[in-house]
Amino acid sequence: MTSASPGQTVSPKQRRAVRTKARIFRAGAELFAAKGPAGARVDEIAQLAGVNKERIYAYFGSKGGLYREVLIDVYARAAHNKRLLALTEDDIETMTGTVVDTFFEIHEENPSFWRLLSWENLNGGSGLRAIDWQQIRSAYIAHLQALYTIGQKRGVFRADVDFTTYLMLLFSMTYFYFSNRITTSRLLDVPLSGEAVRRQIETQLLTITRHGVFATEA
Amino acid sequence: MTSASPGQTVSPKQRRAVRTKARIFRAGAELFAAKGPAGARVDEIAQLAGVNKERIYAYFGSKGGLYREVLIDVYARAAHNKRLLALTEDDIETMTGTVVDTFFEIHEENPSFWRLLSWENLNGGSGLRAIDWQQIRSAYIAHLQALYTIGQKRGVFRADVDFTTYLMLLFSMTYFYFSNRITTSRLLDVPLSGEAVRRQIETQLLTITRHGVFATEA
Amino acid sequence: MTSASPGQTVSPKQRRAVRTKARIFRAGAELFAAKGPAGARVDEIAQLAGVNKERIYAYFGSKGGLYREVLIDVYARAAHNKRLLALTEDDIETMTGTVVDTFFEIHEENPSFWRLLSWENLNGGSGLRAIDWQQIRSAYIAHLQALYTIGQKRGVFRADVDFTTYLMLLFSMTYFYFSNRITTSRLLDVPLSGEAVRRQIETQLLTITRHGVFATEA
Amino acid sequence: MTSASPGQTVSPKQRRAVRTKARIFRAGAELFAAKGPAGARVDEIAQLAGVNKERIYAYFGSKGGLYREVLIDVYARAAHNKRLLALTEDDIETMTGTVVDTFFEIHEENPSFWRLLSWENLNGGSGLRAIDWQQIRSAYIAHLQALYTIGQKRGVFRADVDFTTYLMLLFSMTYFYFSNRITTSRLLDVPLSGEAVRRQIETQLLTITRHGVFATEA
DNA sequence: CATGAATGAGCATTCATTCAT
DNA sequence: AATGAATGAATGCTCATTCAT
Repeated sequence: MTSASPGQTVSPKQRRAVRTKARIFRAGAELFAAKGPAGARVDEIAQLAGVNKERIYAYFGSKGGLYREVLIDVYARAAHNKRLLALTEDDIETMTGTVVDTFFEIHEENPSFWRLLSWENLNGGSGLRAIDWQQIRSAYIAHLQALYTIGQKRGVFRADVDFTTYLMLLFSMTYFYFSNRITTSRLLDVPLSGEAVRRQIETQLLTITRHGVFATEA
Repeated sequence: MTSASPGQTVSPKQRRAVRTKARIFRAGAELFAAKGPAGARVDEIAQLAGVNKERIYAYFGSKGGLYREVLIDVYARAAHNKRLLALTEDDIETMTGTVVDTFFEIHEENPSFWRLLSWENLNGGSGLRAIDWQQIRSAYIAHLQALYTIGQKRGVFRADVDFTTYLMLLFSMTYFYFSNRITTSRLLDVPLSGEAVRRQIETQLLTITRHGVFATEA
Repeated sequence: MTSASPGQTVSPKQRRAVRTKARIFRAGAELFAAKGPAGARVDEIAQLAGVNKERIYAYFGSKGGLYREVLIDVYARAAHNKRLLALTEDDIETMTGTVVDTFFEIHEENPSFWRLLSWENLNGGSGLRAIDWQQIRSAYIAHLQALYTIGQKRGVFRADVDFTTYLMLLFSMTYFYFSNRITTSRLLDVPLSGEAVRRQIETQLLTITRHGVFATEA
Repeated sequence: MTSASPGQTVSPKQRRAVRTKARIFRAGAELFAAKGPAGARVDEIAQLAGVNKERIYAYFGSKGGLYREVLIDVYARAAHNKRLLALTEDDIETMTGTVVDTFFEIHEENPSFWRLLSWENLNGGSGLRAIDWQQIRSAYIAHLQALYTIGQKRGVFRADVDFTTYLMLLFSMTYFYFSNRITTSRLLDVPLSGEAVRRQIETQLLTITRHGVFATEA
């Protein structure tokens, strides 16, 4: 507008705007994860972002709008996982271990993940609309499903266990370890945090998943 | 009055008080489960209970006090499970199925359970202090642990899988099904609610837990 | 009523009632002095009295009613001072000292006095009605006024100073010492509490009152 | 805008903010004086100021914060008195009259003064901290003290009366006249308000202060 | 007379959102 | 684009008073 040059010239104003939006986004992601969509305060987000409160409304419409974008981003980041997409038919026999390990990794690298998911589930999924989900639906899921189906046909995976159940089990094991560490640790009176404990649990969970709980399969 | 027994006469005043307190409790349990400790409104609880707001403070001290009592109650109700306590050494081979089934039952009969647990985990377990846990710590857990250990000695359960891991897996499977139904169902684009689906998933989860994911154990 | 005996028989019930009322009165006096008519809480008064809250309403009508009775009592106690009433014409030359000393005494024995007075003045005297004042109006004041007038006629007291001014000065000196100790002590950065300081100040105030501030009366 | 001077331009927004804060301050001063720190209502202050309630918290942090600023202001206004600071060694013989007259003036121009002081004394001085007092401690007090000491050395003022006592007497006379007018007037059954009465009392109080209560100093 | 439960108006404070510059 | 002031609907909690037994 003020600049006469046509094309993709980016004015300093625009550049600053992009930075401002990004800062809001990061602050929002952090605080929504920590305190939930209701507990996070707009003032707090603005302050953490070092930005004027009103900008949140200018860029995201409302607190809920920002929350929505944060949600989509977190889902998307989890969805496009290269390690899982790189699995091939040759990996079918070992894929369970890879998936579990990758899920553990995703949670560890993205500690907000289970928190945002938990809040969504508690709120009945009100944060995202149907439209949003089509964008999100993980690329790797279709890929894993294809491999699993092949595995079933080859007689590797059980025919009497659907892919949905298979994946949900892997989801739940990894998710629960992070999401319910506090209450479970208190209930069992056993420490669950820490790298060593985590690795041990992962190994044992995988053992059950592969071979079942029984010592000998008669 | 109605009772002829001397000594323990209960005045109508006391009876009303007990009812009032119970109504507050029920309303609190419902709303805390639905909206969380932060989202639930004191006015709303009072209105749902059909009770004067001030009574909440008279009986529970504060909103947090009511929340705490609700939490304890829900935990306690889950903790004292007769079906699990009734298991004997003869049931060791089938106990996994019983436990999973019982967990599913607990969640189904007590839909607030996973919600309150989720909120506690999100809030870092601030609702209950260390002291309360001793009361809560499930009686059945010690019982199951004893059976599991016997099972391990008898060569029924794997020696390389701890009871903690074993139980956490059963916890997570059942918990996750309820707590993450919404997001998972949308993510996988598969309906997860409904009696039939639920039973099917339970059966399949048990299959994996017992025999592992592989079709044949070579 | 229940008792058939005529005359002044006092039932145990009545006796208890008298005690209850007295306990409320004492608790009210203490708390009204400490926290004022607005700051004092009915619950607190009842608790301190060890009495059911409702009894306050039964015996005194309202919180304000209790406050009123407490006020009257405190005034009355200050009004009927034997030491001042015992002054005779022979004491005229020394009466100023006696009055000041007595006022100091009254304040010291009745620490609530200035506080209740202060609150009344701040509230515009809403605690007491016109009627009440006739009962209260101190007996000793008329007595002192008579002596002062005689003193003036005898040439002892100045003719150009009214009794009103004379007494108000004695009032203010003693009252202010107690009522404004805190702020004055901070303003002058000088400690004002303590027996020794108090005596010294009393002596010096009397010196001025008797002889004026100047070293020599030329 | 209106000013042509560069640099110090004040935006209309800032101007409005200053006005808003000032309005809150004035309303607070009025209502705190009238009803005390506990009796004054935040809603009422906001309404009287014609301002949104939340602005009080934005500008003063809390009701207590506003009260504190009001207190400091009232003290400060009383502390910096030009007439008293202008007194010189030549005025020593007449300074008592000037001080009393100035104190009467301060009270008359600042009817909130004794009220706020009274509340502070009743509340145990909780409104201000030690730090605040250092700012407040009157400039004129040190000045008067210096003059009084010189007066004592010159043989004008009595050696056996401390400055503290001297000033406290002048404080109390003037303060009491305003603070206890209501109860005293009722107790003595004499009207104390009104310009004429006030002047008469002032004159007579000064007479005593200068020459004592006795008609002749033998 | 005494008691404990109940009531309803009120109170300080917070917060998402909008306005004006 | 950015800022700081302003708004109004809550939000958890208190308290004088009344009711019912």
